[in-house]
Amino acid sequence: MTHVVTRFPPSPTGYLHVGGARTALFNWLYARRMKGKFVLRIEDTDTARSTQASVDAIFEALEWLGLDWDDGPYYQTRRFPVYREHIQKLLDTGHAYYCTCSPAQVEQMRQKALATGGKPKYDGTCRTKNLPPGDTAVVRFKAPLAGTTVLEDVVKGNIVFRNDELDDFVICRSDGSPTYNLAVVVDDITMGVNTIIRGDDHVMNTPKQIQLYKAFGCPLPLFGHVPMVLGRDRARLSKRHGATSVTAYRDMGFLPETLINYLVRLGWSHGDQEFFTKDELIEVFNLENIGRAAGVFDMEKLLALNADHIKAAPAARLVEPLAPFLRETGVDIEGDPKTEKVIATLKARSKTLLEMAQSALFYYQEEIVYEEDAARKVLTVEALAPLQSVTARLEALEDYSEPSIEAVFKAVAEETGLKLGKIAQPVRVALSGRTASPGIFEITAIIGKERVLARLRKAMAYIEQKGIA
RNA sequence: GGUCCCAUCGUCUAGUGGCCUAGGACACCGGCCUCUCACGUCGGUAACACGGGUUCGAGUCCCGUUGGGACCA
Repeated sequence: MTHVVTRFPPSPTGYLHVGGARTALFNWLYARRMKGKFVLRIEDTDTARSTQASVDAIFEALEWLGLDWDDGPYYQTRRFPVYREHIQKLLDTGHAYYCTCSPAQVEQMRQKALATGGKPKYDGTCRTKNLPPGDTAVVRFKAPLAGTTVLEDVVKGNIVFRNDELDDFVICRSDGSPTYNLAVVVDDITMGVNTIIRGDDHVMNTPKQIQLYKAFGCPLPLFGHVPMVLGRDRARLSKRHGATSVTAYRDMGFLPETLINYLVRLGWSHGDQEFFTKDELIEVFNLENIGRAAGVFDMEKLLALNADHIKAAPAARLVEPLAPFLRETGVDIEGDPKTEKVIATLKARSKTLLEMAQSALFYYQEEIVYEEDAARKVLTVEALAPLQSVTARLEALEDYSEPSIEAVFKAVAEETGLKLGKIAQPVRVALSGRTASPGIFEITAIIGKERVLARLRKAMAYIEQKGIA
């Protein structure tokens, strides 16, 4: 195989879900790794369920993940002439025939076969009749009656199917439309796809497809069937397990590199390594290390991985993805010079960008609202003295920088004989409204002298008022 | 019902006959660090589904059982 061509063929009947994204990812990574091509094909022949909105949603999700394609998007609904041509080719070479058996007759055959303990399948009534085309005729593939069809799967190993289990399946409906297996095979052949990595729910289609390749006289592609993604209860992942669409994870504050890392590790491994960048994956991804067993999608681990990727990302890289979450709360960080510093203080304490935005709020708010417990426990009369001292010293500070701010706190500790915690906590609540925040010196520095002094004074006033009441 | 696939800690997994008294990660529990919360760090609990073979030796190979899942109907 000189030039690898992989593909991703979603049906535009909904959003891109994480299982589909994983399939796309495997194909994309393999193409990139092998310096091959990645083809995108929209399988929209189910016109009743396909929508343009879904097509757009799929593009959006792929773009967000950074899975770019080299060829396409192709749309199956625009390729009917190609299918017709190939169906005719099969007819011409004796690999297919017209069949006029009605659905009712076919159903009867199945019942009969079932009743006598046989397999429910088409009995080949029209196989040798050499029927001409007709309005009600379908085209059936003339499948081998005996022997076996072998699927040499790169992830599952060899799988053998007995040909007498399979029947002469329909490749063209009476309205002229191609069936799924025919369209897929024709597409993959004509698009030059030679590596097919897909979910193992397609295993049972594969022998039929292999027979079609052989009938067309085309070399078989490399097949790799990857296991499904399951929900907590080990049932196929679905909405009732929580969010399944890729963009929903974006909206919850996950980084695209997290999802890529997580999805690829769910069913593939590289020794003990857990953390991967996209570039690293392109370096080391392979088909040999794809596992055979289905895996459970675990939100906890996804969160932990996201925390790792947030931690690893440079603050500047996070400004743009964080912005929408802050805007959601009414904060516009567009062009705000302190945002990178803010992010730097929050990187190690955020599992998602949403959480980071919530933690960042106090940096930007004009009015600090105290959390009830925090105010009650920390903003007490005992806190008044250290608060006053900190305020006075900060106000007198010429060089308002983190090191000198730290010196101020140390001096207050010395002066009052209080532990740093007794000083830092009241200041923390005064500045952030909460008992938990980034380091007291850094937030004091970032918020800025003027606003810090205002918040400190407000806190002291609050305590005094509370003392009177 | 038929055909096919799968089976290591709760979860993701390493393991390709001796390196396994089974390793890593998440989660959980405890210590340390510490201005809070985190981060970090150190340690702990926890698995080869079951039964037969093959072999000097089996998590690793074979068969069966059980249990999951997929597809078709």
